[in-house]
Amino acid sequence: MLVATWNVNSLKARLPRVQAWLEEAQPDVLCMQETKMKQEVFPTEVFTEMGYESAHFGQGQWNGVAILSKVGLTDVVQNFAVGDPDTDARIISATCGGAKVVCVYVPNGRELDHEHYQYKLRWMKQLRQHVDTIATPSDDVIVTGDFNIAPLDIDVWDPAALEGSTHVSEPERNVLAELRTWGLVDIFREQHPEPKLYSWWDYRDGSFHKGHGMRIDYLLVSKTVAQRTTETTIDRNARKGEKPSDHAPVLLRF
DNA sequence: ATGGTGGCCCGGCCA
Repeated sequence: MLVATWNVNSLKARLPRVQAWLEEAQPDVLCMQETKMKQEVFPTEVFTEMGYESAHFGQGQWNGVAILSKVGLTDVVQNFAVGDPDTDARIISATCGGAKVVCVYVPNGRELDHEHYQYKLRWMKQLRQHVDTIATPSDDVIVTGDFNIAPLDIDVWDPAALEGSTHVSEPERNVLAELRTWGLVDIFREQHPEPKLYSWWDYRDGSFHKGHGMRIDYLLVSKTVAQRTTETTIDRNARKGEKPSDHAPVLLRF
């Protein structure tokens, strides 16, 4: 099974690129973030014609997450399964090909002293509760998406330049580690220990060409998935060309 | 280079 995650930064703006990429990469499952689309305008038919079932949790202008699957799509849960529902559309879960798939768009946090940063930390704690509610560590579990957290200093182009900003702070990395203690593994990093492997590059300042990026999109998988994983990749080519998203897809084959 | 880019949707927010 080939599972991918991609923050598309507006599915309306990116639909041609998404279609082309699906044809090229042929994933069985694609988790998308930032569809920025209302429920009623989600292009269900386009994906159906390509052989994918789909489930979308959208709100309009911002956020929005979706799962496409060729291997079944059941037990769909929009929003958190436990606790107060999030007012933003940032999480959708489903069972695909026997695996529990959770697609997330973690809040950005904005600034360390911003209210949004506290919201981000609370959100991550609720994510752990959510995962614990819909799955057990012995299941095939894939929690994936845009986490807006760089797990280690090697996941950013210049740790010194990012001192004091979000994505790299200790509290963020600690709440991420709580998912690890639950039984999830950052499988791309397991397979690729070397630095300078990023999934996001700012549109501004020629960041992509300068190699100024961060690895904030990943697949956290349970042991049973990790043991069967044969390949993990970041598709940098998808960040090139006309009207790219600022994120690249990340893939897992198991 | 008194900004740099690109979504949302038309002034300003968000990433």
